[in-house]
Amino acid sequence: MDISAERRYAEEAGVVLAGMGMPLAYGKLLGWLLICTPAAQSGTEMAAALGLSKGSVSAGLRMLETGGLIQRVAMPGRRGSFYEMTPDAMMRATGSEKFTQFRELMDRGLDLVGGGDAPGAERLRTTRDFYAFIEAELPKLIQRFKDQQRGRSDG
Amino acid sequence: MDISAERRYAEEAGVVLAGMGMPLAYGKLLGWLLICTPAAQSGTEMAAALGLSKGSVSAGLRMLETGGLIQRVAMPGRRGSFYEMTPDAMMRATGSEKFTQFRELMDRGLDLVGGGDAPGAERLRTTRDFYAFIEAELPKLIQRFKDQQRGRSDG
DNA sequence: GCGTAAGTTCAGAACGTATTGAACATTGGG
DNA sequence: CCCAATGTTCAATACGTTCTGAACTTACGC
Repeated sequence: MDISAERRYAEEAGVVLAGMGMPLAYGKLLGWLLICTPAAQSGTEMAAALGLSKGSVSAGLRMLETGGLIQRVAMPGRRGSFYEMTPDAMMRATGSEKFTQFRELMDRGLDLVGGGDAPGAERLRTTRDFYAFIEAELPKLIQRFKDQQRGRSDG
Repeated sequence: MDISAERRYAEEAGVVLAGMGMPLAYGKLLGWLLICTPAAQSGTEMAAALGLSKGSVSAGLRMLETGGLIQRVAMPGRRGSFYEMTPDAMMRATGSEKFTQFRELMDRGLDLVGGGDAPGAERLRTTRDFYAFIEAELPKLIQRFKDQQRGRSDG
């Protein structure tokens, strides 16, 4: 085949990730690191595998590393830096900060209209309460998942 | 003052919403509908209040209505259409579809590498399990919030 | 420590998308 | 019914962002 199934998967992942606000090229990198063998690859390898410029790859890897989605990994005796997905990469992409941001926006709105008892403040109050609820519960949910995972691998 | 606090709030909300992928103008509309008095407004009123073109307002209101974030409301004896926020507007913006989309992407990846037991499939399996977990639990969480809300307003 | 492979930076090209504004359609009170 | 107010459509434009490619810097195996 001309284009490997792995490459096609990475491209597809790129589209999905791009739909969530990530630049297409960076999404491709992440998609590639989800399924590539070996799991750790250098920038040059990824540029070749995905047909991306060195510039894109450099910027993308830095961004993904900063965001904690990928990590450098030692490859003694080989030139350059190698990267692999962090185990909890995609768990960071829950967007929980968004909920906080929303809740804060609602709080500011309530300030503006004069508190939750002001006329017409139900809109803001309900919404604020909802986001505050999610903001508090989502971390617990994630913790529950982690606990149950640990339970499995322990057995 | 030159620009009302309400208008400034709407602009601010626009920026926040724009950060989540919504066009700025549409975010402003939604922000305005969060704090305006009266709660229901016509497109013309909003265009004037926010300094937006009729074109933007028309497109924005249609999009927000389609997405279920705002709804038309009857205003007998007055020209044009009036809109207000839906009570559960912002609860729809949890982005739960994203989790499904992710989970599906992981499933396709697992297909590709030959199932969860294939070498190097831990990346995909853990991630898939996580998103499947959230996908299942988030609706329950939202339901819990609704129940507890109903409990309050009943009392 | 040399030479080359690897990675970084950055200016500009290419691209897409939001927004406007003007022409057009619709609607409902008088 | 009429016409002014309201809303819609769409072409043009302005805008920001991504991506590339070439020049440059860094680093490491030999």
